[in-house]
Amino acid sequence: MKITISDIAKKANVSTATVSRVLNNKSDVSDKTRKKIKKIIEEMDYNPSIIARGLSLNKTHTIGLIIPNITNPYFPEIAKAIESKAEKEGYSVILYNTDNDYEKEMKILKIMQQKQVDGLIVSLTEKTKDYINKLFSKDFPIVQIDRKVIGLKCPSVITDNFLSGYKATKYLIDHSHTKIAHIVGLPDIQNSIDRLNGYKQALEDHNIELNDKYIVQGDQTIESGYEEGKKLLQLKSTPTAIFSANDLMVIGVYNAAKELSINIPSDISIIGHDNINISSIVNPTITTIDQPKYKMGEKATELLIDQLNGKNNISNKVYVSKLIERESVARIERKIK
Amino acid sequence: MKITISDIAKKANVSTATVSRVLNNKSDVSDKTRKKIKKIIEEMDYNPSIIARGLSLNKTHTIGLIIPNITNPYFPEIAKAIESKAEKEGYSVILYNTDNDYEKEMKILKIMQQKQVDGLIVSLTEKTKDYINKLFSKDFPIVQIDRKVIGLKCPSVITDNFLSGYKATKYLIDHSHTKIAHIVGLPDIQNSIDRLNGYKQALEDHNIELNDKYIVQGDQTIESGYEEGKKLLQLKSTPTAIFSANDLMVIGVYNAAKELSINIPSDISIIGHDNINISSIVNPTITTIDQPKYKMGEKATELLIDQLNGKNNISNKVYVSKLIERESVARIERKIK
DNA sequence: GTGAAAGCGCTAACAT
DNA sequence: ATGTTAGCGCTTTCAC
Repeated sequence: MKITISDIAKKANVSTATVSRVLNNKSDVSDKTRKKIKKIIEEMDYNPSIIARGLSLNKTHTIGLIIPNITNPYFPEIAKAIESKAEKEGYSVILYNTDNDYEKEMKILKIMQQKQVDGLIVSLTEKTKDYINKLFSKDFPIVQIDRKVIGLKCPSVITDNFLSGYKATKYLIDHSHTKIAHIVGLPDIQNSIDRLNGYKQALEDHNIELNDKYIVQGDQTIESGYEEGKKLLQLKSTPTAIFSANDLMVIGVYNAAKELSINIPSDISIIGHDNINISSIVNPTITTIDQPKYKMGEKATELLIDQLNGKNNISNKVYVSKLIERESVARIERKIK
Repeated sequence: MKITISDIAKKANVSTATVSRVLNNKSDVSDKTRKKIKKIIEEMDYNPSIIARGLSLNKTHTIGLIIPNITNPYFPEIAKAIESKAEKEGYSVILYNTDNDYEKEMKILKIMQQKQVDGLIVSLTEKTKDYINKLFSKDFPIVQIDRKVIGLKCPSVITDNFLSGYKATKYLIDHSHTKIAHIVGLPDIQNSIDRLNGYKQALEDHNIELNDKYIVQGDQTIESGYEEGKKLLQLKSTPTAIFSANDLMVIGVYNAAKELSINIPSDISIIGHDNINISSIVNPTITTIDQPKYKMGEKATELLIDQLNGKNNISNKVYVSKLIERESVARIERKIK
């Protein structure tokens, strides 16, 4: 027994058109009937069906958010920001996790179109590039968050990952480290490549030779940090510092170090990336590169809504990350032999 | 230039009715035309509009998830489980955060109705009880997750919080503690009350007298854990163990202890509740009561979908929590005077 | 086995 | 200022 616009119209002795007018705050309705209708709406606790309106207007006021995994501590803050901003602007958000799985990504992308979401905020793998480009060029509003896929034409909101990698490495160098390892992030992701390049550039700029053994491939999980950290810590020529592509892997390194009775930061320093909630909680707290996650979420939503409103000078947004000094990095002590 | 069912119909020289039939796998279509139509659908990359279908069927295949805050580490896993299960069953989920704010809760509830979600999974404050009951009695499918509001008629998925409180406290008692404090969770929430009562019961069953000074009121944040922990640690007669209503507050107590140079667990033991991701990461790792969050999310979705499918023997689900032994609790050493 | 047509709840010309 | 009507894209009864 859902109550509809014509119920209201009948009760008020007007046409549905008039009711629709007051619903949408159109000007050309007499104050008197407007009041009458509003009162009736109130009384009957009438909620117009957004779905019917959507069919008529071809606009649903919902946006889709597609991320790898809400369970990764990096994403909740972004999701919160997006939901919050969207809500303020009158939009709802539908959430989907991809687990970075291509099949899932494609499936979700299809569903999102069927659902008639007005636009999409996405963090996807490279593989979907062509499909996304196709969608985007068909005027389907999309913005990328966190990841910037090279060749993808829709605007993106990211931080300058090259700079982050550079900063992190330089910070280690500034603390007298020269034997600096890097645990690389998810392969095939531009972020990882950029951070790696920043790392390389910093070394080069300070005349530190690149050591292939010091570059290991992680996958951004705690487990992978543990595995790769262990390798690094067991090298014949141990590094004195590590730059990890994210904080989660730092935790893994912590575990490896604990197991090997290696102390952080006195035996080995480590700097992370992302500044997730955990980073300030563990012991030692993690020195890391902060990404303004909340701001990024808000900005992405803003850019998307701009697109929805037909603005066409939409540009990318690149945030500059900030280094957060905490406890996991120490100035190197020259050992007295 | 969205392509619609009539585009397909035209191209196939059939009526939209027939196309609709194959779309929905109805039986009465000749194999030949079925194949022809399927082929055309494929070729044109046609995606039927769920929204139009929704209007016609009065079913949107989306469910609303209303939680306090996705940023609270307790929720992402639940959200993930719900999204995942829902997706398998052909549903999407719209996410909203309430921040436990009543105004927001009501606003979101209204939006959800307008959006024509098929049903709701909610974790709300007591204040919305009457409204939710009204909705539910109007046949709007709802299930509560994590919280069980007394007097709320819709089914809920929770863990037995009384038992959890009892178990946690008993575990401390079993480790020879008698001076046991409790940091209570969010006031006015049944979960908090139940855990508190479990705590009290355990003390009583072991002939330990209740000490009012040992019961302090938290609000489930790290900060509150810090504040209340500090109070507890500075009591003249310090407790030797604390049962904290959640793990986040344990972190706060850790911080307070660090500041006061008190060692955990040798100086004071602490047991938490929830087993969030952080609990196994911090040092010392947190002994805690695990809630099967993923299972709870799946179950809630299941119960909701059962309702959507018209089953009416829907019952509550109460999980029994499990104690996870880790490092934050030590057997008390009788001090040699 | 297939088509015609009404209807889901709303908006937006177009009339008046 | 208000009503009439067509239409958004789909499903479904009722004919044939």
